[in-house]
Amino acid sequence: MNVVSIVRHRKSKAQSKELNYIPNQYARGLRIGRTNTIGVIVPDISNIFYGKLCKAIEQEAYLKGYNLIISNTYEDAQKEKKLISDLINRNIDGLILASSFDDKNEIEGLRQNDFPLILVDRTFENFNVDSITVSNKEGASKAVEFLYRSGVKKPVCFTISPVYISSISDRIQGYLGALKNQHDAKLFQIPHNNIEEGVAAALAELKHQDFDGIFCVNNNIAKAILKSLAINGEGFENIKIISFDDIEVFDIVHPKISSISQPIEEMGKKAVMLLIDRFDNPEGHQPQQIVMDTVLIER
Amino acid sequence: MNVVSIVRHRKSKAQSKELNYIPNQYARGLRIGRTNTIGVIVPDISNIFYGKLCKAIEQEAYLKGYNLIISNTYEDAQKEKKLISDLINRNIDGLILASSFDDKNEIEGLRQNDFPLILVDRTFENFNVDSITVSNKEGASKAVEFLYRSGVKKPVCFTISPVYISSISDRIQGYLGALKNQHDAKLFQIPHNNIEEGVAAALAELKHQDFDGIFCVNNNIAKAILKSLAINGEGFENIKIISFDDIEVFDIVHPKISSISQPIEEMGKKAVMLLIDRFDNPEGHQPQQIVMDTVLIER
DNA sequence: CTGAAAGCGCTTACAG
DNA sequence: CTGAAAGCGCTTACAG
Repeated sequence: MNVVSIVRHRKSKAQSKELNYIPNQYARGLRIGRTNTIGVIVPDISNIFYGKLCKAIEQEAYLKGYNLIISNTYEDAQKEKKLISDLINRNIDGLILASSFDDKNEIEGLRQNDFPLILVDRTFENFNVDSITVSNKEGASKAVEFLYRSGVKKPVCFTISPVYISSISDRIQGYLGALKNQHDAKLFQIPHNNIEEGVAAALAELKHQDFDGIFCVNNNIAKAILKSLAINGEGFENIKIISFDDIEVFDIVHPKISSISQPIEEMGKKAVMLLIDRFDNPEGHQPQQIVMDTVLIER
Repeated sequence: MNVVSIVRHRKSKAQSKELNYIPNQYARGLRIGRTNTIGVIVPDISNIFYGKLCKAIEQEAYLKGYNLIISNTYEDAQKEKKLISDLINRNIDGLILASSFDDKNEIEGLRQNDFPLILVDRTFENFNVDSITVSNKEGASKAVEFLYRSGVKKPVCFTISPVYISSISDRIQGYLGALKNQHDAKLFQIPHNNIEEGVAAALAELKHQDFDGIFCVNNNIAKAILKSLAINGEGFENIKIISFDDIEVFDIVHPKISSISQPIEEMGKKAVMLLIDRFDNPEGHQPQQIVMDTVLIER
């Protein structure tokens, strides 16, 4: 079939029996109450983690016959609110959400209305909604323990702010809990929208201080550290670095960066499966909080 | 307004005068013939270039009140055909397409039906449809000239296959045209779906051969070279490398990689503006082929 | 100026 | 078993 033939269908007795007839999905959706469209809201699709997550979601959704409407919040809660109401008024069948809200109350209404919602990457405490996350706290602990095993005595933590994001605060807790000397914690909070400058400033402050290891709360922090060190790395030759998120770059840079790898493909795939499972079985659905394991990649 | 209040609206006299009433977009679309939805089809959203392009498209579309349905083809022409017909049957108002087709005939039907279509990144010869690309040939020339200026005597070219993709073939032409010794061209074609192995094999073949510079046709090739060199870089110490696409990684790796930077944000923004311009002025629309300049970034 | 009706393209329940 | 009608939620053109 050439694409010509599928442009601007109009139903007629002849056409409805035509082999390649594809019904207008909006009319169908209006009538039937389903649109086979899934909304996806993430902070930033150009962040490699969310790019890969969306790819995984898209592949599974395509297999199951769903299209995706993808939007970015850039961590802006106001935009997130608007996007959620936009998407719902576009009659999405369900929503996969990596939320930037600081409070679960913003989406309490979705829960109360039994709107099909899957939280990914980020979740809320005491909030009985489907979610797929990784064991962030344990992953961060593993990272700090690895630093100690590698000879590090005084590890510091670089985190982005805002820190109310569940994945971030869990990683910070993991770092704090794994410290040998609990009252010697050192935490640098880097604003998420100005990472490069913030990291450079933190490194300048750290220069010649008594520390020998860095735990990075995500790949953006680690990349900014690499960039800063590439420009002015003296004094940091013996610092050991580990980062949450495993990205390709870590294979090709100096200094070597170890990482805590997340099962992104599985997370995306499971999010779609969980959602479709809920479509098929709307009554007896019990929200599940799936927590997946991370893998330490030593370099 | 809490999100509760926008869930599952149902129209009534009271509600239609309600302040925060948002009409069902599908019913509206069905009636009015517009859905304020733009389809976006790219090869792979997890490729940083397309990730950034989609981000730019999304930002501009959001400002103008449009949602995006984003899909990936993974260079699969069959999937691309299905996606195009899917999206059209979902009544998208227009399509922004980075096509993997080897032949313009696949979308000739869209053109003939005056379906609002904007080609980005990749286009077709003698095809009078709106498009936004960069001057790939000139960019590749600039790259090769830079290699010569840097002292390179014998540059080789690493390209991905399939090479019928317009941006790729234009870059190859630019490389070939800029060679001082035209009959000494050396081209390595790396299959797009197996880049790392292909690049490693090509480098193994090149080892100890008489060459001293590489022009990479895109960032994926350059990253694979970096990875290969990180594993086994001996014998390549004095090779000068330049790549199409400027990516953050190039700031933080050794060897230094210069690049030909594309104005991704502007391309995405212009694609949306061109499309909306066409919506607003469907009659007098004359297809434009916009070609943007690249910038050489020396490292 | 206001309000009821028609119709966008479908699917489902119903009548013949 | 087949075919016409109703209705999903809107907007627009029309009647009052």
